[in-house]
Amino acid sequence: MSRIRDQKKNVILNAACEEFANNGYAGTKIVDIANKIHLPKANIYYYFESKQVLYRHVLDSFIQPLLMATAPFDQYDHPAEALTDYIKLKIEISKNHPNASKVFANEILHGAPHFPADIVEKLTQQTSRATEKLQQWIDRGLMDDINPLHLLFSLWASTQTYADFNWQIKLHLKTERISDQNYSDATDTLIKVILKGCGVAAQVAK
Amino acid sequence: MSRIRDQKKNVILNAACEEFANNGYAGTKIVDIANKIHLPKANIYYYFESKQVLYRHVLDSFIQPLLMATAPFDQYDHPAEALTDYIKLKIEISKNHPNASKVFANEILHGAPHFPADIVEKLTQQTSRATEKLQQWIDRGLMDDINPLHLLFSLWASTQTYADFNWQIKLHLKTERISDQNYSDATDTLIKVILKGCGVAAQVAK
DNA sequence: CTAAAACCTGACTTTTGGGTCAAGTTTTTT
DNA sequence: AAAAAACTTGACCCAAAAGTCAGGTTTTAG
Repeated sequence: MSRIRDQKKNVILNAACEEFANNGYAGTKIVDIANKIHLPKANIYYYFESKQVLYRHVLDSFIQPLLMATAPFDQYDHPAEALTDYIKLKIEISKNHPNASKVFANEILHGAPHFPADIVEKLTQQTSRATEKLQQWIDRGLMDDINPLHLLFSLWASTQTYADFNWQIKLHLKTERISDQNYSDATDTLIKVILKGCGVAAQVAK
Repeated sequence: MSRIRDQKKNVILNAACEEFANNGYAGTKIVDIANKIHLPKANIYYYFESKQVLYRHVLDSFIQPLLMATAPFDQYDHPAEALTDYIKLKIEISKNHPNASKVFANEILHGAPHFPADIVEKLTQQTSRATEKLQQWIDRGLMDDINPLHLLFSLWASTQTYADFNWQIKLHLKTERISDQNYSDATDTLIKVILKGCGVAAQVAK
């Protein structure tokens, strides 16, 4: 079967993701995507019928990892473990999928004009599940009374910033590339502040 | 003197800010800005010589409030007061300048292609001053040993998210408009978590 | 080996949107 | 009140970028 087709579509998708991440939807030219992988523009159109469709595929490719992130809230029944793993996972995603994350950020920044309704639905459900879990922990006295939704907003923002706003991060870290050490520092700092800030610091080691 | 000119330039600037915020630089059409304020496109060009120049003016209009934000780090010599005021101020900015904030976010997301060098310089200096202050407080035992830079990243992200990603915020808050109460909840939640998370909770009331 | 299917691409068309301009109208100055 | 200055705008131009396609080559199936 068309191994070639799938492989090539993937190459295009990756290049497209990077271009869309760096320039936004309107700012990206199909010709630039094509040049980046040394292909004539018409070849892109052989695999994807339009810019819109290509963009949609890029969006789709990130939904899977995005929906995986809330796993810790289902996996553990204790805030210290769940929050620790959630932060680790989200920073890991920022590290491994910076471009896809940027495309999503762009989308949300502009009011999610290209978001399919079913994805929105899935995301809201996930958020509800997470906030309910947090509220349970609060009710059971396992953590301080922190507004679960606003806590989540803060966690999302603080972790995704390492992908979305990495220009700024690199500027202030005075580095060309955010190193493993940097990501590790970010994770440790966040875990330290959030766990203590939620009143779950002293419980559980690793 | 040309009161009319200044007034009209301002109207255009406001409309431009909103359009650039919602669609990004490349995604914004001069014609849309013009339509929004019921003006023919050519009239925009009478006041601003090009799209680039108009955009630059929008950027400039936000630099002032942006640079004001770090005042609390100079004003106070205690982390509890400074952090509290800083969070309040940053949320206030997100509330009062959501569009300008989005334009900036967009800019940083895409690697700041339109940023003048002197602004970058000012921002890095401000950040240095803030991190130094935080480090002093840590050294003097006034707060826990938290990586100052990563703490700042987290504060920026957590506060700006209410402007930049307000689509998402509104979605999960299930509201058409982020209310004063919502902003207040956000502020309180953040202050609570950050102060306790930095080990400065018990000190100082108001 | 050959025919069909899949793939490739240079050259083209079409659409979009930034920018211009000449011929006005209105406002200000003297 | 008249001349100058400031303002307004419909109609146009043009470059850039999306999208098409005919006629080619390569791969695969039988």
